[in-house]
Amino acid sequence: MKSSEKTFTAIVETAYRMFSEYGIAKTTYSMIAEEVGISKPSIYYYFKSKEELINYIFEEVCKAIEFSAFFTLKNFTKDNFKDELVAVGFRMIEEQAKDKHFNRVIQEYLLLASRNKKYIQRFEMVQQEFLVGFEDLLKRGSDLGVTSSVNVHAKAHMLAMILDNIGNFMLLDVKIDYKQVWIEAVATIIRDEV
Amino acid sequence: MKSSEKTFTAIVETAYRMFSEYGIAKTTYSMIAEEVGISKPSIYYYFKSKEELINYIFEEVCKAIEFSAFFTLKNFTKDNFKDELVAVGFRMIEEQAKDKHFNRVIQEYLLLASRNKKYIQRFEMVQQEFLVGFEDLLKRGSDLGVTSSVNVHAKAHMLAMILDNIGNFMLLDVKIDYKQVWIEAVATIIRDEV
DNA sequence: GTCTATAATCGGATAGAC
DNA sequence: GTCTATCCGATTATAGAC
Repeated sequence: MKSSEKTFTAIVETAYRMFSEYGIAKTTYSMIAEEVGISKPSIYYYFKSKEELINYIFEEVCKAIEFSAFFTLKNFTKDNFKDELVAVGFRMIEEQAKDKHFNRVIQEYLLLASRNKKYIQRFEMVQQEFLVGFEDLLKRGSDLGVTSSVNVHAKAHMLAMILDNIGNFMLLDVKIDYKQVWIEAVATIIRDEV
Repeated sequence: MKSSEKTFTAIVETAYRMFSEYGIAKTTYSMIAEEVGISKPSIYYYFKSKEELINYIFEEVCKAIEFSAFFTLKNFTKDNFKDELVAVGFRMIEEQAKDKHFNRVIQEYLLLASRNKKYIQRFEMVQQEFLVGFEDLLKRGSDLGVTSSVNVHAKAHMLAMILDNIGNFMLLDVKIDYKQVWIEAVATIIRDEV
């Protein structure tokens, strides 16, 4: 790794951490520079404005939360459907719990997106992919005969909401057994197919 | 209403709207003053620092989102249990849809709270009240024989998460039939009690 | 690539007149 | 209560040397 790449990475990682700790608006080039150990104007060599840095990290975050980063439709079979669904949910919960900055940065960008056309479209893509992904998954489940075929749409959205909001609850460090909640949610999808 | 009260109200309402539109960090006394039509230092007569203004609006927001502001346990009977649960959820959804600034301001404060001991405790109170409230409600439901008595804890948390996250989805203007999702969620609680 | 120096602007906050 | 004037520190960003 070239020295310039090292600096680039250091800037991005430090900015990400500070976006989480202090918020995007209150994170300044001075703070990042001091933490990285370079001068403030040096950052402008890599990102010609603060906005460009914000954009870059936004794209990184989006890639990390895509539905396809977690779910692979064809991994779900008649025999493993429920277990697989539970397992993937667990993996997402663990991923979120592992990186303590993750949820906060997502929320920061969610707010930014809600105010800014530039971000909102990209975020809607991710969100939509998730809803459609869950819907396809439940359709497959109903084809396989392991889930009900009624209200697939609303059920898919319900699952998406629960998984999504686990991050929100984690923000406040709410003492909940998140995995148990997910098990319960999956069970409501499977259950009425006795 | 005295003139001073009018100014006070104008400051608070303008700040609330601007916290939503631009974020708490990027809302300045200058912006508020200009919008209200007074000078910047005049605001200091009412709020001796920006932090004090932030605190005041935080308290207002907390009062508006308390469980008891929506749910009254004794309104739930054997006959109306499901309908009442659906209806109260609808009322919350409508409340959120009505005030377009509400969700954003909540998310702003959620992030603030996640970084600040001062806010986090108050928010945890609200959150906890909601979780316990739903749990009590489901216990009552199971006493009345309309809901299952298994996994009441996780089910209550699931309901809380769904209702809570509807606001999050609204932020991105996700095209979902929120009421249908809530109906589905309530149904999963009732359903297995055939 | 990284630095020093600096411009231009804006933030929160106070003093003190009316 | 509301104003004008003002302080001080911080912010984004650029110019230009090395």
